Amino acid sequence: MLSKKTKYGIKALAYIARKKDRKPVQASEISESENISQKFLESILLELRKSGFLGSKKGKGGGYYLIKEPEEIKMTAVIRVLEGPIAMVPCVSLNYYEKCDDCPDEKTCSVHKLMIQVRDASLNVLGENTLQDIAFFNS
Amino acid sequence: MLSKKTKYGIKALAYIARKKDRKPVQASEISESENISQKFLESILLELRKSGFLGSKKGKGGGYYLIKEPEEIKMTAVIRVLEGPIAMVPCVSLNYYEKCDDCPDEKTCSVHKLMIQVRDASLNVLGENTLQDIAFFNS
DNA sequence: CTATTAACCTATCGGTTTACTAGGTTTAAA
DNA sequence: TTTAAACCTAGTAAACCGATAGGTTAATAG
Repeated sequence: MLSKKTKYGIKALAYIARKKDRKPVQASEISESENISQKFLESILLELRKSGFLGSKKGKGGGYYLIKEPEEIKMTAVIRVLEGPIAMVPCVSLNYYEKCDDCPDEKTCSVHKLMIQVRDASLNVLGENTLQDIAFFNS
Repeated sequence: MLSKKTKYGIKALAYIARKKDRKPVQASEISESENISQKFLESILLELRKSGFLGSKKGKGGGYYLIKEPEEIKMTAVIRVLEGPIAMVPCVSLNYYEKCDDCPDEKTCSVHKLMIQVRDASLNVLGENTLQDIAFFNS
C-alpha cells in the first residue's frame, strides 16, 4: 500500500508542475487545493527539497518550485525517495537490498522469483511515466 | 511491502505442493524446514484452510494438504487472501475498492491513472503464475 | 526599521499494524 | 490411554503512520 505521504507528495509535485510560470508555489495553496493537511504537507515538501526534486524560497512570495523539467523526473525516483523500495520484498530490491533471515538461498526460494517478476513489471510502468505524464493527462 | 505472513504463507503452500504424495504435512515440519516460527505459521495455515486453499486433519499423523491442484491456484488469489488488495491505493483496487477522502474526482487525480497501470502490471504477473509455477521452478 | 509571510525545525502523540508468544482445548490415531 | 497434531483465545512489544503543536529563521513589502 502506498502511504499517504507518497500519495500527497506525488500530488503536490504534479500540482507544481502544472503551473506554467516558474513562480514558487506555497504549501498553503497546494494544501487547500489538494485537501492535504498543511503541516503534514510541509514536511513532505521539505523532504522533496532535500532530496533534490524541489527548490524553495523563503519569506513573502516564497514557496516551492521544480528544479528539473517534469519530463526528466521519473516516477521511480519519486517513489523511491518518498516510499522507499519499489520491490515487495527487500531481497529483490535493487536500491534497498536486504537479505532475508529465513532464506538460506535465494535461488531456491519460491517467493523470490515471483517477486522479481512483480518488481520488474512495476519498475517498467514507473520508469516509463514521468511527472510530465501524470501531471498533464487527458483522461 | 509484502508482510511476513504472506511470504510465509506462500512458502508453506509451495512446500506442501512439492510433496508428491497427498499425505498431510505437519506445521512443525514446514516450520523447521522453512525457518518459520511454528505458532505464527499455525495461524497462517489456519487462515489458508478457512479460505479454502488447504484441508486439515487433526490428531496423530494429521496435518495440512492442498484441496485444489497447484496449477489451479493463482497467486493473485493467495495474495488477496493473505495480504489483501494487490493495488497500491484503495481507489484502484478491484476487490477492496474504497474512495479516497481527499480526491473530489478520480478522473482528475494524477495518482489514480498511474496506480491503475501499476496494478494491471502486477495483476498480470500474479495472474499468470500459479502455485505450480512457483513451487517447481528451475532457477 | 518593522510587520508580515512562508519556509524550516523539533518534538510529540494517539492509533493501528506487525510479528510474534503463551497457554491452553479438541480431535484422532496408535 | 497416551500422544500428536490441529485449533482457539488472548496478549504484547515494537514499529509505523498520519498528523498536530509550537516555535525559529529568512526574505519581502511598506
